[in-house]
Amino acid sequence: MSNKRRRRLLHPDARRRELLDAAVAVFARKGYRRASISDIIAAADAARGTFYLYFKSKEDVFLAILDDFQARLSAMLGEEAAVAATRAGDGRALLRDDILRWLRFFERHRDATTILLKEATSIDPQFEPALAALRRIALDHLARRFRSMQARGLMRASLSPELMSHLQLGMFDQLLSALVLRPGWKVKLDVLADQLADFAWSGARSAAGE
Amino acid sequence: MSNKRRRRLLHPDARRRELLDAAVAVFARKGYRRASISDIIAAADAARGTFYLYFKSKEDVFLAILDDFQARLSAMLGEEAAVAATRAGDGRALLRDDILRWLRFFERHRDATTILLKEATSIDPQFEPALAALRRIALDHLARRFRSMQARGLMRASLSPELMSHLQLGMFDQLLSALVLRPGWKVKLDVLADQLADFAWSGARSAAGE
Amino acid sequence: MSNKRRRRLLHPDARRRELLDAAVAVFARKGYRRASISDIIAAADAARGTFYLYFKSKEDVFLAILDDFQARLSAMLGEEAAVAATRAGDGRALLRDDILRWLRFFERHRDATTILLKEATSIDPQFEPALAALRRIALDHLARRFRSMQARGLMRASLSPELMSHLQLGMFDQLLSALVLRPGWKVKLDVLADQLADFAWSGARSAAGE
Amino acid sequence: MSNKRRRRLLHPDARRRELLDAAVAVFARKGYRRASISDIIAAADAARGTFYLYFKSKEDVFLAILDDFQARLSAMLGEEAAVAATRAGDGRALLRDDILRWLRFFERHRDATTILLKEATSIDPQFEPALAALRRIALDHLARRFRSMQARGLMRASLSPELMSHLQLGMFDQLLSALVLRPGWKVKLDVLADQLADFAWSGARSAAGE
DNA sequence: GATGAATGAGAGTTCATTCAT
DNA sequence: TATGAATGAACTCTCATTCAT
Repeated sequence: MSNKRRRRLLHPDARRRELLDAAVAVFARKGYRRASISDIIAAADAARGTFYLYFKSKEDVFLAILDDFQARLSAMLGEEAAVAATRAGDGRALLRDDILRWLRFFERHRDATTILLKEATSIDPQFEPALAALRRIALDHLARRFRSMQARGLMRASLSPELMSHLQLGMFDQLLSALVLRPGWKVKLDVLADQLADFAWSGARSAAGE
Repeated sequence: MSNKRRRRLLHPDARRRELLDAAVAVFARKGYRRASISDIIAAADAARGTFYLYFKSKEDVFLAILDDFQARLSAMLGEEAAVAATRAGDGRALLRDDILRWLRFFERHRDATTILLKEATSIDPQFEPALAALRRIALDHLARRFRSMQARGLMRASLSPELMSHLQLGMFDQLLSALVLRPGWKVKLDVLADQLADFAWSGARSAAGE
Repeated sequence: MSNKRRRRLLHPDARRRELLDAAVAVFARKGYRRASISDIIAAADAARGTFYLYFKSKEDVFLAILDDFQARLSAMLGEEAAVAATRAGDGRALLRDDILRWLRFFERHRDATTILLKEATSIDPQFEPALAALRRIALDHLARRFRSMQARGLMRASLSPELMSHLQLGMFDQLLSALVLRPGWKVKLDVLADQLADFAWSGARSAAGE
Repeated sequence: MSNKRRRRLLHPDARRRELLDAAVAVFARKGYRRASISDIIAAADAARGTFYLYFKSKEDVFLAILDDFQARLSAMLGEEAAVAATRAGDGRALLRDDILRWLRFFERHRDATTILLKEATSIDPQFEPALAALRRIALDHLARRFRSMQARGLMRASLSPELMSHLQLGMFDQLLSALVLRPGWKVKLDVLADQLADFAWSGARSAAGE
């Protein structure tokens, strides 16, 4: 008769992680506004009050997700920079490898990426700063990389690195939401990376670089 | 004490337009779920009941907006096809003109475009069909154009038209949401079109086409 | 394209009749509260404002229906009294004839009767007086008849005429709502009248049971 | 200024009962459609949200009330059958006892009975099944009892048990709504039962009238 | 720390009634 | 007289948040 939840004592960090993961899954499926606290606590098998022990509000848990993601993204980008330093050689191959690494990263964090794409255009102004910061990180990275390739004479100087970073980010977004993150969709990421690298390389390289 | 609204008698078509325009503005600013009927009727200076005289529900206005937009978009694409038929000549210049025409179209329908970008990732499953249809129109158009350029030997055959259409749409989305639609932003659309055409042309043209 | 109603000029009495009849049909089908003015004017093919030209309010049209019905009922009862005066003879046969006349009357005014049965228990206190008056007419008539049969030695003096009138009315109500007014139901009214008269006259015990 | 309700913490079962009882009282007084959730929560001294913690919708409480009543009614009928089995003897006295038991039952559940009588003619089609089921229980019981008395030679075989059950139910309804349930009305239930039993058993004709 | 019953502001929707034409 | 667009109070229902246990 009693299907009451038993009191579940957990290490605070573990409990927080459970709630955060549940929130990621729920927001990915329903979007921020359609998702309810009830959805999250049901997914986390926690009591209502417990949620508010770990997060100040619905907004707060969303921001925590963004933080989490930003940390992982930064880590990945740091790694990439380290790799890049060790390798010289064919610009196009380097580009392809980078693209593939990114695609794999986003595929690995499918739900968080879905949330980002869903809410990227900032449905709530309160999230604008956090989302802008994330976008900034990606754009800065892309622009920096483009500039460094320009410096090495690989890319045309006539192209604006800022604009190019936007174009690249746009292509990524679209690829992700249309192909990679579609539930039940299995794309060959390396084929995607090939074609995207082919297009982006030919599109931007300088004549001298040929 | 009495700040009752004066009865504003309007022709049904005019009143419907007012409400639809108000809804577009409100949805663009707040997104579908955060926007309330109260917001819309306040913006349209209409009574609550009046809204429901013209639209069955909140969902209904939203779909009406999509319909409206789809009609305009189709009209624009039809026009473009007509223009393309009359003009031959430099592929890159043609591309640039098309891009510019699209950018101008979206800038002219700034709010509706904002809504589309905001809700494109379909926060509500009920809108999926209508949004998918719109996306389809754009993707089909882009793919068709790419294929016709491939047929004329202008674009590399190794590139998938479907994928290319996604990439182009992605670049557009990003440009629009990051630059064109930012409130208070004044970009030179022709500069944007130049760079985008430059990148897209070099990126995809066949060697033979040089 | 225009499915606008043409201005229909009618004699006021005819227009009022149209609206009243429409209201009877609508109230019978939906009940007073579920029925809307929209339903009524749609059924009467009249404009919204026209309704309020002839009736002060929704309540008003309902009371008008009761008035109408009361007039017809009184007429029928007067007739019955006249008939009764001319005929002497077998009490049971008289009873049967009366019952049959009543059943036919209610069947003829099927919709109005349905309304009465539906709303009889007075969902809105504002209708209590009018409904009570109608009930009174029926109960008084039944009690008066019972008393006159008692006076003629036909009925037991130990039975309260008031109570008997209630019992008879109750049997009528039930028969009407369960059998006679069921849509698509075709009962032989004379069979019903036979059994009801048999029961009411002779009682239910078998001769053997005496 | 702050007339905010104090938080009243209750055991769920107790709270549900409070709400259900309040709903019964409100529906009895106003009828299903006129009654509002505001009425119910005011009567139960609960917050709006609390109501929806225990019932899915307005329709849901109503059905819960019917369920509740049906359970009690079935219990009472079961009891009656048990009693009947133990007692033999005078048919008329048995009938009288049964009638009195029913009258007392309905008087004890005055509000629920009122609701049933008010909504019996099914103002909302959604309730038709539940109401029909209740009516069925009563009619079946009455018909079964009549048949068993016919089998014992107590009742005339020429009378249709189905019809008789309707007549008996009709008399009950009328008695209940006109006499027993009238607020502030105190009737002697045993006198009522006497007369009804007398009528139903022996019929209305006087011995002299034979 | 954990629980879940309780809260009420605010959402979308309906509809009797009014009134300018 | 007839019309139908306009109105807003009142309705049912949702859900982020609180707090007594």
